[in-house]
Amino acid sequence: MKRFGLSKNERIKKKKEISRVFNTGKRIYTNSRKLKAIFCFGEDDSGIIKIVPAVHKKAGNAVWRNRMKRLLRESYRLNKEILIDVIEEKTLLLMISPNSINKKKQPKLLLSDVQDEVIELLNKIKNQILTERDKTGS
RNA sequence: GUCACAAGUUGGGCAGUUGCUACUCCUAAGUUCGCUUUUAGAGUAGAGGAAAGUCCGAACUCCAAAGAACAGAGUGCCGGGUAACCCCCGGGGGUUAUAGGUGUAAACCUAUAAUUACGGAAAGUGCAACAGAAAAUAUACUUUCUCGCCACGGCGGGAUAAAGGUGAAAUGGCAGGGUAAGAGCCUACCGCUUUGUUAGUAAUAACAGAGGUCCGUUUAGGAGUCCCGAUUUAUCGGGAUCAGUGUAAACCCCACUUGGAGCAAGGUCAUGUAAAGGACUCUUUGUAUAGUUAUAUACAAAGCAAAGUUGUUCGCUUUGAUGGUUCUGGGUAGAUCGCUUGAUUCUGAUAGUAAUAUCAGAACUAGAUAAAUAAUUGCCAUCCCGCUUGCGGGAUACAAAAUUCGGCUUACAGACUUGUAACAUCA
RNA sequence: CGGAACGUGGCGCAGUCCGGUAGCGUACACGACUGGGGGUCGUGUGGUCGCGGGUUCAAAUCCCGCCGUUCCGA
Repeated sequence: MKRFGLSKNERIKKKKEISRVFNTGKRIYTNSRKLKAIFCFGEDDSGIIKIVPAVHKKAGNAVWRNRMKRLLRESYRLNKEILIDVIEEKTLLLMISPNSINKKKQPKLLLSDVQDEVIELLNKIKNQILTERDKTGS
């Protein structure tokens, strides 16, 4: 796995996995409530993190939604080493999507704004996974 | 030169780093030696003029074949273009505005510009609020004129449809003659209807001719005049003889077009539309064979039933017992082709007023599928703000492929080109 | 990608087919009944009929184009 890469294997492609994340995943919000994340562990163990960005249709037009998705993917790509050590041999399914943010509130999107929010999300997920592991271990 | 409008073109540029998708090459691992999967790497390519809205038209695919009639839907001046069109180009008519001319005026003519869903209202039906006497068969409120009567102001009979008022709209307009008063009652001009000639492929235009008559309860009908046709050449038949208001984006009539569904079409491979259980599932006639008969089997014909033909009917097709239809039951996984070389793009020439067509040369330009085309840095370009006047900061539209084309509609910062109008300056 | 419906006072809906007065319930304001509240009765306010064009004498209604909302189809 490349350090800053994001190949096909590292993305959620199947409908089954999407519905698994939606139904059984845990939801985490940023402090500003701009973004939210849903995550859960997959069935098989491969040591890979799979992500998918999801933008609601009401958030904006096609150009805005496309840019939002690309910025989310880019932010994750640059900061994914936060979670690599944590997952060990399991498969982590992760969905990132904007919550309260939309085109009317913020017509122009910048990478710096989105990246800070994503880093905050990833750290929260890391902490939660670590605490759960301690509980099960003890 | 500034600004406005219209039409057309364009839709920021160059370089570096990281990442994504497709293809080609290549590296290593695996292999049933067909290849497949994966890893590292190199090269090339990677959103639009509207990709949008999904409003029309096609290509392509399936419905056995794509048949008929009706219904429904659509189109609607004429000609051309096109694979096709509710599209485009050209022409004609109408409407509106401006300018000029004629005229007392109404109005007409000419030019320019804009606009136009523009077949039929004389096949029939419906509707026309309020106001007004009367709203589609016309009618007669106030007037106007006249005759008769008397208490001299009205009453009654008659003529008329010009004027008044209402309305969106009042049964051609205007002027003169005429009259008791009036009226196409008569005349000129305009309009309208119709016939012919000329021009034009045609819509249509120009010119020429005819048409407003009389009797009748102003109904039916008859006479006269004009036109067309036929012949026995003076008769017969047909038509016209001045509007019968508007509305067909009301029903409708006429002409033309139209089968339905759509790449989630559809093909191939894989797989659980499975396994299991329940229900329903022909009749008659003829012939042949077996049989004592009842009947059974096979074949043929006719009918019947079910399903399909995506509104109905006809017609057609399939099926009617190792099969079919339907219900219960039970749930998985998708891959690949279609998929980009095409009514293609660019350049030039020729034909045409133009849309467009033909010919020649060159080019290959996304093909994703929870869905790639991104992030960032530097320099430049354009605009805005600030002041240190050449620096700093900010901004650069509308909007992103999803089978593919041709149009339409809508959104759009800036730049460039051409044309028109106004203003300023110079000659 | 394909198909369908809706938009009318603050809210929920009629009226649109077949053109001419915009109406109903609720809410709001005022008054009456009551010692007061609730309730009932009466009166009143409040609508660019989603937006823009067209047809017509006249458009919420007919036609065309946009905008928004909702639903359906593997």
